[in-house]
Amino acid sequence: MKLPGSTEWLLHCATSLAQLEPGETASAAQLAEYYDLPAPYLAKQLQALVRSGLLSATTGPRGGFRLARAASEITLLQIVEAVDGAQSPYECREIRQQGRGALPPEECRRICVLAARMADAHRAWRKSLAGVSLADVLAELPEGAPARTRSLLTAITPQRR
Amino acid sequence: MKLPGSTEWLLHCATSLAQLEPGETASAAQLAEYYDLPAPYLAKQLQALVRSGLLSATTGPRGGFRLARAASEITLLQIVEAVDGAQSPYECREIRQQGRGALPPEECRRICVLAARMADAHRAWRKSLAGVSLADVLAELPEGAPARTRSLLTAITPQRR
DNA sequence: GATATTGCGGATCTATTTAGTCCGAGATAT
DNA sequence: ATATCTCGGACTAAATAGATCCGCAATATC
Repeated sequence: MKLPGSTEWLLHCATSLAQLEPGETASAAQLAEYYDLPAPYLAKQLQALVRSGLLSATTGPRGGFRLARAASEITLLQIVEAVDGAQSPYECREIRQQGRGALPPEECRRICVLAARMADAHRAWRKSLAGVSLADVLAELPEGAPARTRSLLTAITPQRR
Repeated sequence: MKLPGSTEWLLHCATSLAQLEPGETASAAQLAEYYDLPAPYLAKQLQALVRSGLLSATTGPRGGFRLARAASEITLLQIVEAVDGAQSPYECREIRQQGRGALPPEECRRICVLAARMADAHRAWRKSLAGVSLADVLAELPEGAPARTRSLLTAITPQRR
């Protein structure tokens, strides 16, 4: 059970975008250099957030990414599931109905007890992440952090390297 | 984020073993045929539970696996982590300290806010699974289930197929 | 209106993990 | 004592995720 390594990238990128002024954007190349990440791969991952409606992207010179809605309306769960999908890590393949010990269909009308408990755990995980928005994260950063992020991020010029 | 398919196998196998009489055992071959699973591969996975101290194995003719302690003292979390490991699905690689936007070390004494929230979610997941024991699972099965499981499972003779 | 910059999607290649198989060491009932 | 049955770990193949590259469409700037 492992989340893609890009999950960390996108959580941090989204946090950075949340610190920009309204209307301001940051390109994939800027974000990549800001965090020292492989630019092409990061760009591909950012697209997943756009497809999920969390970010909006503008093309052309001085284009880039911005949040598609207020930071308080974007949760960590939405970002994680945009990257990794929303499926539960435990997949019930109904082995209780296979083999010599197969249960009769009438006993399988209810969900398997084990699958139910695993689903409970997944629900607890999702609830925890759904309770944290990007605005909550920003509130925990030190005083001058947004200004610092903005100036460092937007100062990265294209064509470097 | 995906758990191995064998997680389901082992949860069900442990549940079956919990239904045996004290001292009774079931071999990997019996369990495999009971659930129609590839026997050698299942045997390999069962060893992980032995290494974790959840099952005890006896070799020789009429040997096999049994629970290493009472069903009420074995939780779903212990089984899942024996199969998949206990590590969190989210791994913080401290990208906040890399690249042009790297934070100064004095601001990184505390854990990254995002890593802390992801750890909270993992803790909620573990707590949910740790709250369910094999005895709890057995309590939800229909009336005659243990007797049925015992008779079907132990009736499987070696050398078949 | 030409150009450079940027996001977007597809095709491709590699590496890691997972799935599955095999054979040998050890223990026990006969 | 022996033959058989068991676990245990080493080994091989398939699947999945990670990562990269290239061409296309769109837009602000010159």
